[in-house]
Amino acid sequence: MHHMTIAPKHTLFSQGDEAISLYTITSGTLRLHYDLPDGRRQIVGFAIPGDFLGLSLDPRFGITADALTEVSLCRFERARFMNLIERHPNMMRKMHEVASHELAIAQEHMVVLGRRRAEERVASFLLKWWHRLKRIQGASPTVPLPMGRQDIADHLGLTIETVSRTLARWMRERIILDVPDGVRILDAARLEELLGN
Amino acid sequence: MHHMTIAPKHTLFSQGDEAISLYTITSGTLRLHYDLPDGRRQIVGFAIPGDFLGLSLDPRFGITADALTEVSLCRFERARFMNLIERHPNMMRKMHEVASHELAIAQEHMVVLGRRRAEERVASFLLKWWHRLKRIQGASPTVPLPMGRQDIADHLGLTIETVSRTLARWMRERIILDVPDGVRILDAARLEELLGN
DNA sequence: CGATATCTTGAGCATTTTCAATAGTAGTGG
DNA sequence: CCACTACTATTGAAAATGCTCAAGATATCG
Repeated sequence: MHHMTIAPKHTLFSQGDEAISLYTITSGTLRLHYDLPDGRRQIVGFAIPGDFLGLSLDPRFGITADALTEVSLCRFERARFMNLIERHPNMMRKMHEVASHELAIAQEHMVVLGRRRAEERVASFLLKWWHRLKRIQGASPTVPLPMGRQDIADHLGLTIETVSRTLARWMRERIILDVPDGVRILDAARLEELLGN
Repeated sequence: MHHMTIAPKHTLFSQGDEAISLYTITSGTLRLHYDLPDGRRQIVGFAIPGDFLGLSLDPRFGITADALTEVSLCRFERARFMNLIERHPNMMRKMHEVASHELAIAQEHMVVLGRRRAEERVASFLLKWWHRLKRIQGASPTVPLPMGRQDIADHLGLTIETVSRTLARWMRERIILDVPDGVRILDAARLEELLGN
């Protein structure tokens, strides 16, 4: 095991790389994305402290991970880690739990991408990100957004313009407030309403 | 363990149901979907012989599974199966392998939903389904499509009309041929071209 | 402080959806 | 066996959501 740090905009691993390591994040945010040959990009998720990367048993990474902020993480050599697992059977159980939870998250995101309109997608993202941060940073109406507008767009299958316009409208309607490096949620109920629940 | 059969259009389990069982499919096709309260539906995948359902350790199913054709499967009681696993440690490893492979599939589908245009989505679906069947039915240019047009649309985040029009155009262009309960692929290269590879 | 990135905003446009009408297909009962 | 019903698929035309293009504003960083 080995502590390490990567700087913003630096890549931890790329799709196709040999998956010789495995990571857990201790601070910072990463973007996980799949890139098409023509430059189109789909961000499949963002990784935050407590998340694991490289849990799959695939010999190669299917996605690229790069840092949005300064990121601290622990690196484990894959082979060594697998050895450790042999001697701790319910460790594998835990890994499977994490992986199948991620699958559930992925399936929910498919609904967002396949069946939600633009405004719903942005609302879904903001609320989910907010709740996710709540569990590690505690409750607060202020939501840091370390990712840029283009990143949000690439996560939601939209363009940067659509994301920008949607957030701008919500600011005019006092649903959210612009704060440095994020937004403050003024009317969460209104956002949930948009999702039809 | 218990063999069973379900008839077309019948539901194996619904989202929110207690996940007391676990299944492996021996014949037939199922659709796995997530339903929004307003009726919109996202099909997250189709299950075919050899696939497992309910591998997640979640106490409830996140999705609904219903039969497109007559389906035969083996049901395992969850608790009993978990017991079995305790005594066969590399069984859990296998489960994790399957789950993390499904996660990779899900992430690839996110790219389709988020960043592909309509024609690319249909091409991606046809080719992937074709290759998947090839592994269990052997190579053949004829692709059975047990799912309806609406199912394909709900899988690809499109409308039934867009799917229908796309397939109709490909038939006119002799890229595919209409056959009962499926299509025959006449020009696979052309479909792959559409995906830009 | 100038240069480069990112973001915002507007206007026109295109892809895909919506709406509507028709055609095909399967199952049911006279 | 055929009419009747219900469901699914096809096709066209109009509409709309979100995209593209372009310009300006704001922020970031040596």
